[in-house]
Amino acid sequence: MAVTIHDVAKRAGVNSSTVSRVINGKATITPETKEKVYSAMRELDYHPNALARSLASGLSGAIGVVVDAQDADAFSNVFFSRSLFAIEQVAQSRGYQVIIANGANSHGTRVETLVKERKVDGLILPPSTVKPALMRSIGEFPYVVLGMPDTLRGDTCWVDNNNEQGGELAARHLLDCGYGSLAYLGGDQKRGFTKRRVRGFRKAAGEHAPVYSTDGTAEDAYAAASKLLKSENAPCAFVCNDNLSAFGLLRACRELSLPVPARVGVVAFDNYPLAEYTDPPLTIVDIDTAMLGEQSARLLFRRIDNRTGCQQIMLSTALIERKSTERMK
Amino acid sequence: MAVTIHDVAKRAGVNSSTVSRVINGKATITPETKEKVYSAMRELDYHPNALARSLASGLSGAIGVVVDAQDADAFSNVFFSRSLFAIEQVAQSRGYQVIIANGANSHGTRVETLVKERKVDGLILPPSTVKPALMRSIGEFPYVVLGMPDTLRGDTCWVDNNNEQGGELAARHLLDCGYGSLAYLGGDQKRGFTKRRVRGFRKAAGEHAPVYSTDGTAEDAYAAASKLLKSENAPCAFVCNDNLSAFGLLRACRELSLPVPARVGVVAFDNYPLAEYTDPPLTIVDIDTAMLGEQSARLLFRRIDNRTGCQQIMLSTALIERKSTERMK
DNA sequence: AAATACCATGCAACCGTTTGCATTAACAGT
DNA sequence: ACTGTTAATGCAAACGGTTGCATGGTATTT
Repeated sequence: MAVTIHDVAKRAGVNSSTVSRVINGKATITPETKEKVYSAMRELDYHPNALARSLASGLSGAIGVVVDAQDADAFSNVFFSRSLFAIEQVAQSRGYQVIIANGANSHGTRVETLVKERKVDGLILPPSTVKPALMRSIGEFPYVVLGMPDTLRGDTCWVDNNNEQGGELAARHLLDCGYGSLAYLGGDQKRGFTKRRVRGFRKAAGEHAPVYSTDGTAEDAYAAASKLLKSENAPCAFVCNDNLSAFGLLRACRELSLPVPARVGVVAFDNYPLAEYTDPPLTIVDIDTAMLGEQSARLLFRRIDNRTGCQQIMLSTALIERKSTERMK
Repeated sequence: MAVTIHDVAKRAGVNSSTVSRVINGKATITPETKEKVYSAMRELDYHPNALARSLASGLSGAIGVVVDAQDADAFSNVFFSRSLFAIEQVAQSRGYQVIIANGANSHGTRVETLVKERKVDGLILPPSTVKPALMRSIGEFPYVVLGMPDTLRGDTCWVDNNNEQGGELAARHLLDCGYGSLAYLGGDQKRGFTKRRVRGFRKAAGEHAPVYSTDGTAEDAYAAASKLLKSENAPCAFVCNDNLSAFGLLRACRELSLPVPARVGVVAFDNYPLAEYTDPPLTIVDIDTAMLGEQSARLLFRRIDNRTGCQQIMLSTALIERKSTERMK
């Protein structure tokens, strides 16, 4: 019922293989023949069947982006969606589809299925999925990790922002502004990226600069900050592990009537769309999530094209100065 | 190289069609035969080739979720990602993949390609893509619009929250609290959902209740609110078209030392993760985006299974009372 | 002019499933 | 014991492309 390559071939008076070659541009074809084929295609409104194409070529024409979200909010996290947008753009420019897969619940079987059933030609994985068992199972299959895996191996391809540099950048900025004692607020110390941010933070703030972990909610950061700010030697400035922690901190400052940035300085990681609209607007260690997505997709396609080579890409972070910090005279 | 259904068949001592039937469970098979096939599959670590399956069955095993985003932020909008999460869950439970496609740039050709090249078995579309030309082109192909299309036709399948009811709910709540004069802030009056929200708002607040449109940024809402609040007969309470507008409004109130909720009441549409952490936390007309996603996916699969029938689903919104409104004595 | 090279196209096998129809065997009904 | 059903499985033709090899023809070389 649908028009096939054979219908086009018949109409153009050529063989279907010729039509195929015209479509794929993989051989020398006379201009006249080309023209005949093109007009036949146009006249019949022909669209190649991607399914048949995939079977014959052995390529699915899709890449998979795996997410590891328990709940909708982790999924909707800006980091993920901005990267996804960029990934989709790169894929689109190559004629590839992007399949998203939430693989949290099943121990990697979701990912394995994608690979083994040939539903994708490559994968972009979150660091949490990078486990020896899975890696062994997918073998040479092209994949790129979006984020630095906790267990580093030389043969793993990944793209990440430089969290250590970011932590250092934030602390140094606060120091340059003239804030005295610094503290790090928020985050789970078991997560690799938090550890790296803290490491950078301490590089500038001193090896014994205090670090206060939270459960990741603004509520918890608020509680921790309130307690802290009331204490004897309260820190003058904070590097927050994320925007939510900064929100909690800001609230605590407001309630204790500690003006930001005059009395307390705040720098936070991640650039939520709303970070500009807090009171005061947050100074931010910006992570170029779009670039992260773009680079990971490009790297993945490089691996798909040519299975050799493995790279790690690290992107620097940048400071966006807003109103939650100020240079003191 | 990869193990095929024939390898399994040979090992189990049966015909490949039998293996196929075992896999798909579409015929009566002796328990012994079944067992033989299963163990052969296990021993060979067989995974059916989804590509071949698709070709033979004519089903791609994927649905497409189309986005209409110019830039990364529209893409990362919570509405979209929470729905996407839910859609993915439903699809996963049916063994389907979810393909995301950003179709803004090309006048529907992206969507057409997905359909014509048989890359998806169904589509979830944003209202903006619903144009006669596209609809004609994809014909009977199963799709569901996530959001009420501006041009309503009886044969279009859609799922949306009840914006009119939400607008009314918000206004009525403010009235119940005892706020005097109401105004609507933010949004583009050309967008259908804004119009519907306003219509509901006016149903409760009165046909001539003022409406102030903005370009959608918090900045613009801030400017509009500042000017408005300084004027003679400033409104006592606002229904904001979105969280960003509410942010701008809150800032204006803060600067003018108008306490919220004592002097000014604020209700906003959409429940951003950060709306809980503003100062004061926002009273919200909550839109169950996850449910929206789930319903649209379920409806889509119903259409894929059985091409007849077309439905419209409208979900009620709910009010989440927080601290930006209060009942006055 | 004959030999050589190469270009454009056709032929047919193959990619790994699904599925309608044919076949066989077993079993029930008379 | 013989035929009519039915249940389980096999056979082979699709599904709609891609691609290695063969072929015929034209252009280039000697």
